[in-house]
Amino acid sequence: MKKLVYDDSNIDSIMDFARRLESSTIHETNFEHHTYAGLDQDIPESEIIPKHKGSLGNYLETAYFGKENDNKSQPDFPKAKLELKTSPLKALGDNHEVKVKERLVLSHFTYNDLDKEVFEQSHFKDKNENILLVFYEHNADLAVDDLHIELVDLWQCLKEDEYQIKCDWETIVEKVHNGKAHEISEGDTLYLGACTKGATSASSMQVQPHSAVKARGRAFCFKLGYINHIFQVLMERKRKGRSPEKRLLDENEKFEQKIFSLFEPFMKMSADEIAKLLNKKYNPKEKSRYANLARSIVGLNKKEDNCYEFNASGIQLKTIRVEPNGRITEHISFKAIDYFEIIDEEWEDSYFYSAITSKFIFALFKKDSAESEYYLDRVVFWQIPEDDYKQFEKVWSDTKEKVKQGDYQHFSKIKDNPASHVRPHAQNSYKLVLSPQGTKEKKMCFWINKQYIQKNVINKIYKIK
DNA sequence: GCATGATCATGC
DNA sequence: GCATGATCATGC
Repeated sequence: MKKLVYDDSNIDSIMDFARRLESSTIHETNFEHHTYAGLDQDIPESEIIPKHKGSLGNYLETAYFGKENDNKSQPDFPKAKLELKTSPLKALGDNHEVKVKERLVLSHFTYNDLDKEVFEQSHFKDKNENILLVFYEHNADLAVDDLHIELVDLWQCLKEDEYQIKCDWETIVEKVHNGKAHEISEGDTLYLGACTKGATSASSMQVQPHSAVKARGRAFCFKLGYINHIFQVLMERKRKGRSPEKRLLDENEKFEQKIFSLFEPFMKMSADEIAKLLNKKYNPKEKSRYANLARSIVGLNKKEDNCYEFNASGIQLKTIRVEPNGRITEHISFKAIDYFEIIDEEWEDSYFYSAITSKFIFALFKKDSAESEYYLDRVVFWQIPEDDYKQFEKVWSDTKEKVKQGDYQHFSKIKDNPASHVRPHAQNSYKLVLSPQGTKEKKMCFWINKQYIQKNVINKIYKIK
């Protein structure tokens, strides 16, 4: 083996060498790197064809960094405690908005191992504290060395987000301690998720230490919203130099408590009074008037207030009006479906999955009688129970299939599914968008059925039978 | 009262 | 000029 051209015990040295890939392809960076990166033999043809996920990562390890390709549980650069990860990007729409395509799967674990760990000495921390991230444009038709590498950067999740990552890790481990590994879901956590690995078949089920019930095998991941946030943050820092983002939370401050404390001064106030106190105008014709007040309260209504923690967690802040009889009248909407995006997504890497596996904050505006005003009555955190994910998946899959077939007339309706439906969502019905078939179609979005929210959220809060 | 389709004002 | 987070309007 020839000597490596970088110092593999030094993160900066590895990063310097890695950054030569940025805005380029492996091919364009010159094959001579392979030689002086220490690879003795030619790259087998089979390594260049992207047959499976992870092939870019393997190729970088061997061909570019000149390392032995191993699957040890150590980080890829053990002396520097640096892990190499690749993350595919996709570009969408007329403005070619670039987003991360998939959640980032990190280390696998067994429930028995996890049960014995504390965070500070955990395998997760050891392996993923420093990650060399290679973001590349996904393209299934290209050989790995022709893939365009957009950004190469270092993400130190504990330097950036230690408190939340630790909270998430402990939330997952807590379920193992309590013999509830089978109840772990992605909605439990904000940044770090426990995603399922392998099929649901009996053979892929794992034992857990404090219960006889077997649980699906899982791996740690950066949830799609978090890895996408990381990409956007790193791109912004690259554009602007290294000015730190505005954070909502102080160190060791809990997200939920912070949100409650922000809403606290406005509780039981009418929309009018809240607007006055915030020095905002209140237009009763504006349909998102309550939402905009709630967003202002937590500092989300101005671009300069763009909040790191909201972006990183993908938390969904939604306002709901509750009538005097405790009923709600409206369904809950999401952003418009991108017809080009959905046909290329898999459910667990879809942006709708990302939304429904995020936490929800409901700001409830209640009315006590027909004549009185809506006032801010409750602020509650909620997550969709994992058992219900399959209902949302059904609606999503049906929609994906219909879009693929070019059928924009028969999306899932309210009576078709207890949890979700698809309905128009636009400024007006004349604003059409291009479809993958080249036709112009109405903009639609996924909605959560109000009946589902009534039963699972409102009735419980107001103790309605 | 619900299902469905249409649309409002705001911020970027 | 459009995306967004919703509410409004209509017909049954």
